[in-house]
Amino acid sequence: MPRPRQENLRSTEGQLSDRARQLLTTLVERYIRDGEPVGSRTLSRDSGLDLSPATIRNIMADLEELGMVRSPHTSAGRVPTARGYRLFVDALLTVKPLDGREVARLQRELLEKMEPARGDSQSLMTTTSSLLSGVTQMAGLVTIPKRDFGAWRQVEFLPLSDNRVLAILVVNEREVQNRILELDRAYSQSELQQFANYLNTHFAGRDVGQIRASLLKELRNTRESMNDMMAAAITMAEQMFERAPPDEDYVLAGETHLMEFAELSNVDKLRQLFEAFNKKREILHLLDQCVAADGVQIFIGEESGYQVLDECSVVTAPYRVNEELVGVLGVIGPTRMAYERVIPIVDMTAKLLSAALNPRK
Amino acid sequence: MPRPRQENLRSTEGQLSDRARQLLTTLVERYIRDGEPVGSRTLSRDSGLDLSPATIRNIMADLEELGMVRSPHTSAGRVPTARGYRLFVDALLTVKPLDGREVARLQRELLEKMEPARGDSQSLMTTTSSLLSGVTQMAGLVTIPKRDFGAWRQVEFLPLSDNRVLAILVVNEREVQNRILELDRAYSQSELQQFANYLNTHFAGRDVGQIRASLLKELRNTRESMNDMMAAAITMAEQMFERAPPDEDYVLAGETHLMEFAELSNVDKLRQLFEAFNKKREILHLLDQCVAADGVQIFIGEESGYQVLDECSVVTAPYRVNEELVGVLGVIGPTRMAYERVIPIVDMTAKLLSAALNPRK
DNA sequence: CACTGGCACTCAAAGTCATTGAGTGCTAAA
DNA sequence: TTTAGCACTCAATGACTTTGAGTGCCAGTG
Repeated sequence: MPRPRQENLRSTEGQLSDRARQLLTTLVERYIRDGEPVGSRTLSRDSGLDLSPATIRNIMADLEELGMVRSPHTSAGRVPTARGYRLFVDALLTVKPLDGREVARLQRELLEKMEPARGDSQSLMTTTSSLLSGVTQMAGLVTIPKRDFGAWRQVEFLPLSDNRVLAILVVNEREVQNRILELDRAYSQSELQQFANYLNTHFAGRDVGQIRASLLKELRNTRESMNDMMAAAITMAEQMFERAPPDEDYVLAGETHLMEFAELSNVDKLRQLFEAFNKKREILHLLDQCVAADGVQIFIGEESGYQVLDECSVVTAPYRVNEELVGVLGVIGPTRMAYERVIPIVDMTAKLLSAALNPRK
Repeated sequence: MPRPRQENLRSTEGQLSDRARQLLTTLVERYIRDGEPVGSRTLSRDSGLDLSPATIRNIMADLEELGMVRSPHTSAGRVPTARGYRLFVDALLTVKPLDGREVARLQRELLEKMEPARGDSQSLMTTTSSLLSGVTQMAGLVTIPKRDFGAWRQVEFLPLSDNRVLAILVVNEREVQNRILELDRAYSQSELQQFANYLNTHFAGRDVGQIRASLLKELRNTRESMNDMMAAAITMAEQMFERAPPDEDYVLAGETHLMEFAELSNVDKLRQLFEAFNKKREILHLLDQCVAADGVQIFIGEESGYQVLDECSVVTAPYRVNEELVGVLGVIGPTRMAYERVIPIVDMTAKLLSAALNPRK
């Protein structure tokens, strides 16, 4: 017993008539499958609603008014807009729970490829990124955490010219980070050795994130009971954490897949997109927004707010270390992507990466 | 007094009549400038030879028979072939000696941008690559030397699980390299410390390349007079040098410029090219051939032997550290590039990079 | 001879035109 | 509310023509 048409028309997306929802769903599914505007005849045949094309045309007119679909030109079928995709993804999509075999395959592949990278999170991320791209045939993306994590292994200080010191920190099994510290005065080799010893005995084995977050503060509070050496060592450690590793900020893989999509075959658009990948700033800014939200995040087309991503969607999920969200991974592809497949893949991969990054039990 | 036509026709490139050379030169120059097939009328007007189009057509027919030019289709003008470009580049091109101002500008820019990267050759190479790309508006390329160089600063060994050891080597001011060594047995912390001390006192300040090349051998020869500790330390150093840094092999910059060239606007070609950039293998193989030859090397179109580079030319020059050729830099662009500008730029940049890499006097 | 004028010929590019077919919106009737 | 019917739109396709830049070849000329 459909409600009066007027009401449906004016109502918000959530209140769209069941018929309209059903039609939008089939439309989006068709369009994702074939990439061609979908006409009323096709919908009449395939929606399973037993409505004539004419009726469907009426409903399509409504959907168009709501900004869910649009026609590329008068005599073409309809194509989903970003808003249409959005509704589809939020409410209409039936995410296949990623059938058991596929999970297993993914898991096996990831673990296999990750194995040699164990203990070196950088290459773990590279691997994950190219895995994502391989499985989805789109561009894979993994951010490199700004926040440190992993088990403090050992630190080493090397005096440079002036008041500068090279700090080398080994984390986990075999991850080597290094940064340059600017200090208030020059320190001798043996002083630096003392600092290193002090820090190493205190911090070895502890999680770097925790050291940064709490331990340093605690120690600082007991300052009165410290000698100068300890205080200086703590200051150095602090500075070390301040200067974020100036490393790359994300690992991109399989960008070239994006060249295959008809909707991006415009060379100029493509160029802008690739330049954005190189500049990293915009993309990174977008990804930053995804760390916060737990779970899968999706930006569809213009939603992202970045013009270069106009015809792209970004599907991301954060990954965690020690129960804490530290980074994001995901894929970039055309708006017209198989969301029902991509979403669980991204979700799964984030979980697998988290598992691989977390200290072995 | 031109020699008989027959003879010219059959003769090798070197013996081409002056007229033919002259015409080929103008043709190539025109084509590089406008990117359009050059017809006999144009050549008649612009070659400065005062010949009728008809005569020129005859000569063009000869050049075509020699494989120097070809017509895209019957009623188009002529376009240089790889062989035509080759002759042009080898014999006909007048390389502007890169006027003083431009040298200065380049030099200033390079030095300016390199300054913050001093003491860290990795980022020096990244900078150089993007500088090359910026100046030429094509893709810039700098290989990362396989051979080590720079001044040994300090080494540090960290025991890992089993018989594995993490070696951290600091070179120059602040370049940190690390690799994993597989040893015959497990060594204790203090043993490793001893090894490190021994190596550091022996090698500090010396050139890593030389250590590898000669010093290790020398020490080995005096083996009888060594104690076990020294021998083990030497073995470790050797292993450290064996395992080449598994780093990236070259730094690419500004690939996106290549998307702007009409001759590469075919999306599919472009994709193949970018995939080759990612795989690195082929490109690297090509570059390897350039380290040997001192001076600027040029691969034109199909000459490279790699299908993806069919419509590209690669201009390279090796750079040196301590008088020794260690790496290559260059640019990749369309065959139709301004060689007379690019060649001296690449040459110059190689020299500047060499200068920046060499120990300060 | 080497060169040139002339001519027939070729071919890509661009424009015109008609045809097709998938699709629309609107209206009037069930 | 739904539908059949109808007039209309418009991208795509293909056949056709025109244009113009270019060629190859030939026969004539200094």
